Amino acid sequence: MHIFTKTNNYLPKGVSIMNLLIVESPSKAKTIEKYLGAGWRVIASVGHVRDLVPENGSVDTAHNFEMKWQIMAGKEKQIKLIIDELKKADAVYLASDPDREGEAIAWHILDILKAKKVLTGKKVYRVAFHEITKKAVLAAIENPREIDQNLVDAYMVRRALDYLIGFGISPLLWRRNLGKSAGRVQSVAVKLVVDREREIESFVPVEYWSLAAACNAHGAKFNASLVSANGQKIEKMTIGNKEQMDAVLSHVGVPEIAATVIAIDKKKTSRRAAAPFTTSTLQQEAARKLYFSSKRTMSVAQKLYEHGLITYMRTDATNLSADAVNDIRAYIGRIYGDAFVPKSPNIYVTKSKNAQEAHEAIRPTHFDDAMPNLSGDEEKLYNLIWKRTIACQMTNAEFDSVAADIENNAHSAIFHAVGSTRTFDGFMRVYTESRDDDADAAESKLPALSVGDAVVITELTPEQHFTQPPARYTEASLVKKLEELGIGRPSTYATIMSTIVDRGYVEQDKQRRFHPTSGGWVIAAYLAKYFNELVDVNFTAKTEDTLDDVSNGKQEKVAALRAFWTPTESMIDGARGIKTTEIIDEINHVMHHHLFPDGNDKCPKCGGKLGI
DNA sequence: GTACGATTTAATGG
DNA sequence: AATCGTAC
Repeated sequence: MHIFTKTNNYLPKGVSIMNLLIVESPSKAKTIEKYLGAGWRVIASVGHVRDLVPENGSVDTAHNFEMKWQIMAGKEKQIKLIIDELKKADAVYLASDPDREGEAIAWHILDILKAKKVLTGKKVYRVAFHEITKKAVLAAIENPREIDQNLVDAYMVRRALDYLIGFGISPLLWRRNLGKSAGRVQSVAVKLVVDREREIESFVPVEYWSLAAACNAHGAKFNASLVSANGQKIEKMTIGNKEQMDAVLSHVGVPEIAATVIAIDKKKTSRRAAAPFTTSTLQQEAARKLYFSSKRTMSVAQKLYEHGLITYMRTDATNLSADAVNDIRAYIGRIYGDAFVPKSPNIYVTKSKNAQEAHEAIRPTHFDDAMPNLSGDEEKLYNLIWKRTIACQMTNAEFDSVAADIENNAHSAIFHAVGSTRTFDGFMRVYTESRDDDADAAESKLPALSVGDAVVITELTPEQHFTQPPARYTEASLVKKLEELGIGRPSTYATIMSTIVDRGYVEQDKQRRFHPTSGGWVIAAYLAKYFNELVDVNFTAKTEDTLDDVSNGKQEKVAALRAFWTPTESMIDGARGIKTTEIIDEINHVMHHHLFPDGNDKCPKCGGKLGI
């Protein structure tokens, strides 16, 4: 097969040379076909077209990890379309996405075309563009390259590894009836939920007390909290019970208490807008603001994308095209005024751990005033994306913050009061990101205070608190955690959530927070005992390093797979040889009270409840 | 009614 | 060393 590195012109005027260009998404194909015009046919592969045969032996571990591929269900149609059009064409441009999976799609298509022997006399080019503009597409066509075999090899390592883990471990679970499936991604997701539940169970709440003071100065009311009593610094956990609170109160006095401002600290602070949406942050924010599930968010986003209203919704990048930034800045200036347009565009660095950056951030495609006519869900999500995108290119919000120390005139207690006033809206005029902890520092006003001012403490409110266990994961916070760990991809976050529910490992309560089921406890305990390395959160990170090495040609594919498979195979063999009774003992020992909450049997080892 | 074969991974796309 | 669905 010959891949030429030099193309003939992309649109020879009046000459009907036919060029075929293949992309992944049909709606992208439609757009690009318009850009290229006569002489070009643009066809979508509609994602991957070929995959491992879903049966045992598709990765031959005994023979250099040779892989058995098959055309995916329903994709024969696309292949036939590509071949039919190719027959009429002189050249084919493989323009799948510029990332690892996209390179693999190009390779698979080329491999299929070679096998079908339909490339005789045809030129083949690999082209890549990062945005769907006429300029970018034409530039890509002018600068074709060959398929990057290192990147394809990295894909194959990733693909083989996922298969070997999933198809290696799952059958062990069926035999013992411990679960339906295991995998590099889903099993870590389950582990995270189980680990969190264990943290919650072992959490011992600690009592602490706070003392709030209602204050009055110059006829204005405000609140302060105790930070020092009888010369002792009072921190969050200092007052541990009612007796200690009473002791402290004896030093503070009984309202009304005469006091004085002894220190003032004034500061100007500012707050930056959040980065534009990625798949993960869109799912998080749509959950917090609209109460959408990950699945619902993605299916609504899909519709907006198909309507041509937003850019691609499966992305891990936060960058915006230069054209979009210009349009957004013009819009902000027109609607909100120049004070809301930063001197230079705000730039957001993509911080996702293994971002592939094949796409832009999720943003509206155009920025005129006309609001499209949309269904309820579509309108809500589009509005959210609209506001977030506009806000991300607006100036900072500015605040004046004041902190005051107030001492009682008996010099035995000091209170601290804080106030914050927004002096310039900036991006907050349009949009503010929600937070998971609703400790969202609400604006609080203080009257104008100076050192020496008289203050009257009119009321003291002692309050009992207990430290709180960490919160159970929601879909949004679990997706966020997985992304931080570099586990899973934008295209899979929503399906990971359904997989762990469908497999019966976790369930969602009324507030849609994840709890492990007894099956979830079992599988987590089993995997932690016999496959700990594979479900360790660092495993995927290490794997990504290996994949990077393969992409860069620093490590060879077969060597990388062998390094992974040798220990994994012995783990699988080891687990296969373990007697069921041993597994039951192990799981019972770790998990007895979750497995058999209503059982009566006592575990001989620890006196806990025992089942089976 | 019994025997037997399939079950399973993650990541593209809609 | 389980369970479910399908073929016989």
